[in-house]
Amino acid sequence: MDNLDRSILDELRRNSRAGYGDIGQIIGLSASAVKRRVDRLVADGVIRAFTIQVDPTVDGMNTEAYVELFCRGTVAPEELLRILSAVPEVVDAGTVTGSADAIVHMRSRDIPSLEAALERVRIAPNVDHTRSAIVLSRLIHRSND
Amino acid sequence: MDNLDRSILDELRRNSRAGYGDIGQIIGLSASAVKRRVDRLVADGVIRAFTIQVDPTVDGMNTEAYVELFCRGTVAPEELLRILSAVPEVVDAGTVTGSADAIVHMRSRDIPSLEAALERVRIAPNVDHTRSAIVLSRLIHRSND
DNA sequence: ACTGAAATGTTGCCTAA
DNA sequence: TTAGGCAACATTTCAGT
Repeated sequence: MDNLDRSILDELRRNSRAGYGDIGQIIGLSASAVKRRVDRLVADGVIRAFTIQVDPTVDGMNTEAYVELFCRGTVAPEELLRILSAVPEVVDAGTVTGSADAIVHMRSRDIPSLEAALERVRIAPNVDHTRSAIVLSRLIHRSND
Repeated sequence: MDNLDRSILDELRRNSRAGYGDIGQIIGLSASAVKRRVDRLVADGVIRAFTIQVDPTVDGMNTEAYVELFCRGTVAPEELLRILSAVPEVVDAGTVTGSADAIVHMRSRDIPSLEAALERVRIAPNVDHTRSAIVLSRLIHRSND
């Protein structure tokens, strides 16, 4: 991870479809050198994914909730990961300090589909109960890390 | 916005560098047809950006918390927005149903800087108290928040 | 939707530090 | 031994039909 890698990340953050040659021209490297660095960044897990940002309102994904997850006994993070991975509405999740075992950020098309997704989380064994806070109005959304 | 557009969005979400031909093969369309649709989705603002997800630990931003915000009396969403906008560690926030007034997702370099950021939220007038859940291990990170 | 020309991605090999 | 450049080849993009 040197300055060149950081510049590549910046460029890809701005446009993940940018050509290797274009990036190289900006940071002063050949296309193949850039490709090799990008491949390495992906292999090393620095770049997690090449994705797009979609206007949530157009996509109709404008219903959100923060859900606290309470489990029975102790549950390994790996098991929570397995449960939550199966639900595409889960946008973001992590185990947390405090009384809840995990907090899950969900986004879905509407309330019924949110409810259905919640149900899929709840039926998992070891999940005791959940406590949801539905988002009324989105205040801040600083997309991208 | 038909089902084909939605399939294209799904594919690009999974891999924004996917070739038009590859996408076409999956959803049953020619490469040029896919390109025209993608161009239209970008022009219409449905696709906001082509970007990458970077491992936050590489950026040195590996401490996260979900914070419930409790206010005194009734606070307008605009005021919460004003308060939270001033704190760059706030990644995501919204007013919610339930006993808390808002939920705030914060990301910072380490615990001390998280504490400092929290303090900046707490000193705002009308903010009664906060309840934080610090993220122990990140399970899912599917979106850009 | 198909085609061909142009652009870009990909890989092997060589050189330099 | 690691990283970059160059060149040849494969694939993709893109405009014109």
